[in-house]
Amino acid sequence: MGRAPCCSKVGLHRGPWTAREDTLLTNYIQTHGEGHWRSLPKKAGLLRCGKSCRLRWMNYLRPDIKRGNISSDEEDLIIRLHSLLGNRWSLIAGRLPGRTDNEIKNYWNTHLSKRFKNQGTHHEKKSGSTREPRKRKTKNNNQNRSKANRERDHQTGVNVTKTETKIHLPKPIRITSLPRNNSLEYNTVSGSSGSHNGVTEGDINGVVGTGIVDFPWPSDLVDHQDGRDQDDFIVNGCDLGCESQLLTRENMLERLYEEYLQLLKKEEQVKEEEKEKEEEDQIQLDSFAESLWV
DNA sequence: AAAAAGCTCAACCGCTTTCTA
DNA sequence: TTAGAAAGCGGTTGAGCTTTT
Repeated sequence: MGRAPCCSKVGLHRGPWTAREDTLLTNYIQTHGEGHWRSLPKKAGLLRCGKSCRLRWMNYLRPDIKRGNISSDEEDLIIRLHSLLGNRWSLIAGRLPGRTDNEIKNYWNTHLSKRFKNQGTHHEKKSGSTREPRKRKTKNNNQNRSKANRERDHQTGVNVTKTETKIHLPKPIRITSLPRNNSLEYNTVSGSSGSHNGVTEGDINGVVGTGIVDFPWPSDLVDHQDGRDQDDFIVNGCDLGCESQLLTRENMLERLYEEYLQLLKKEEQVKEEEKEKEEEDQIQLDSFAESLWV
């Protein structure tokens, strides 16, 4: 399969985005919506590849992005989700309203991976950024990117408030195939595709999905023949009766909190069961040893 | 005060998955 | 059925900023 030529195309801008580019992209998306990334730059008058535009929008320009410090609750959720999902950043991000996969990935790599590495727990990453700290490079670029971004934020009105909390509808997770060109219909943020590493979307929603509390995903809802759900429904998004659209901020918060509590409860249950089994095994072992002794 | 080391995060790269003709 | 295109994802890079020496 041929690889799509992307930013390697001659004549396309790369590197930090300018305020003008941000404005062009934001304006275009506000008018025409997300999607069609390939053709978007041309239509929007940008000398960028579609991939770059998509990334910029998803990770920085989206109005619903919550920037700033990760709260302890969020951190806790990230840790738990990571222990369940591994480095499935987009799925983890899907459970953290307003957070991007890139942000969570960065946060994990800079804060949490080290912590768990030191603790030697199973949270340690399977691969990837366990690399050695890089040698500092000499500064040969006069651009002050962070400053530029901050200035741009001010100009373009991007939400950079550290403490402001926004309530978002959970991101839809596509269980089955849907036409890509319908992406605008589904309020897709970073989206997600298929299942990887043996973890299905159903598993995930079984853990923390909106309104679905059983874990794992009830087997009678899953068509195991092709690994897809019976009715090709959208979890968290439109289907489920589009009820999410009717949710108030308070309901959303309540739901998220409930899901989180249920996740904790489930984990505790599992731990307890394991403990009980261990004790049982120990008793059997003891009695066996005793019988040998006699 | 200056240099070095460490941290952060936006952006890019390359691969996989999904869709379509 | 298949090849190419499009989209999405996770890993990695690197420049600016902050902290330490």
